[in-house]
Amino acid sequence: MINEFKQLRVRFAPSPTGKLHLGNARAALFNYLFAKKEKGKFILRIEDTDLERSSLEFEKDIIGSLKWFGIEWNEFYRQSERIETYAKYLEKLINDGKAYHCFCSEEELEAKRHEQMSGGLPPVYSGKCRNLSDEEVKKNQAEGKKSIIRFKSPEKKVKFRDLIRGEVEFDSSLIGDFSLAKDLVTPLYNFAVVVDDFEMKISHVIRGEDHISNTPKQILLQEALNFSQPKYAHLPIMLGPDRAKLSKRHGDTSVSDYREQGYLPEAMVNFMAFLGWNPGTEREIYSMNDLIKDFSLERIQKGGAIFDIERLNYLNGVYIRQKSLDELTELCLPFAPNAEKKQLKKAVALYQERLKKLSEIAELTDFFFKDVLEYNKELLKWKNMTDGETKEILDKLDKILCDISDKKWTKENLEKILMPEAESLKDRGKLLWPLRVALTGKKASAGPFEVAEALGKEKTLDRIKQARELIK
RNA sequence: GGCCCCAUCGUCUAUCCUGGUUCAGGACAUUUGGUUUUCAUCCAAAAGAUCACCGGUUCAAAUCCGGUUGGGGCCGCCA
Repeated sequence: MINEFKQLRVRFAPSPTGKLHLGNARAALFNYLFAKKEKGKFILRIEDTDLERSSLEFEKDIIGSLKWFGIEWNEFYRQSERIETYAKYLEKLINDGKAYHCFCSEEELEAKRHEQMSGGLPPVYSGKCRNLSDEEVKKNQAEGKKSIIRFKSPEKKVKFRDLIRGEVEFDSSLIGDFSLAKDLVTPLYNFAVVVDDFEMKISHVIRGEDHISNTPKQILLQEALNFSQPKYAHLPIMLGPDRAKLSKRHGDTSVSDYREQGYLPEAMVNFMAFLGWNPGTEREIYSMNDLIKDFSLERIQKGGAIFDIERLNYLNGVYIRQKSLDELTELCLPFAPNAEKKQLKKAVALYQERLKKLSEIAELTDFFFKDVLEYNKELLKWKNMTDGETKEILDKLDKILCDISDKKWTKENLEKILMPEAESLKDRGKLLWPLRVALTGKKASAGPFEVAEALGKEKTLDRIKQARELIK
């Protein structure tokens, strides 16, 4: 009965109660890598049994984010569309005497839990309704008393071998009679998961470590239902800088947040994969296909890993630099809505190697799309230059550049003409710095020759004129 | 509080399974220098971990065992 699976099948089972979280995204990635590596199937299952909290909007976000990463699924399910299946097994469990109706109120239960915890006892359901007779159940139901369905948990040690952690053991008496469903048509998490994993013939359950204490419950249910047992692999958790589970108070946690900031999916995939996994070599730049080739569950780390944005930024820069100019321009378009494509392409060309996030393109290259630049005139001065010297340089620049024809207005030519002038000043910054600032209005930017070329003669001369007027 | 999991540079990690090759290797971040002005890129270098602690096994331990401490996760009619 155990692990008789013909085919390797894994699943990613998010619940659409929020946008796709980074931690979940990584679980999806690991499942996907494993499935691809082992030529198995990857199943996407939307766990939307909690109708109150689930929404189609979040489902769309999750699906969109997965697609953005390039994660594709072979089969798709929604738990809300499988209610009859759960009802079938639920009835079986009740008829077999393995599950029962519990009429305890939520308030009563919560009070009991608190009492147990403060008394140093494990918070376990008392079993009050466990042995209600059929008559009592019928009577309660006739009176309209609300109930839920609980599992009659057998007392035993539950052991399983986790593919990442090895043997793990729980004592079921500490788990107690956990809940299975609110009613016949409203299954709850642990129950729905077990039914689906079985029906969908899931061979490996790969999920976050936060589910490790759900595993014994699910195994108990599998045993009660005579289901085969999948293999388990519990991934280390993704941590915030304070080493607590990554959550909203740490800042952005959803994939779409990062997408909107201009992170590339290639960088995110590479980054997430290396949070808790590594190939055992010194290579660190990995595409999805490379990851698929080298992935193995054995090399997954046991300890949680802190989400380090600096490293993500670095990787994002790496992938931005790898893009072709056309591709990168296309990617930048949404981040510079006012720019026309041809102009933007010129700007992107100049700033590709300086970009860490696509969103930075707007601020970095804003001078391209403005007619008048705003900056402090002091910025025009290199080291301890005076107003007079600066003015002189600007005049000189104006004069030289005026004589260069449009046809010869290229980066190479400008450099050929201006460099000797700069050299003759002994300190090239005296000429190059004011020129660059006049053109960009910034203390940091691309070089003056390439900027001048991209701006064109007319605009360049206009900016030098503007700079000159600033000084008087 | 109970149960479970984890523990190598600030961060991600290699070495650990199959003890000696390691006064522990790489990457990010940091600092410094170089690359025809700035920033970035690129290159080079520096600094950074008595392998959490204590004990045991052994000729020999980051590597095996036990304990301690620390951190984390879970304890819902959420998933």
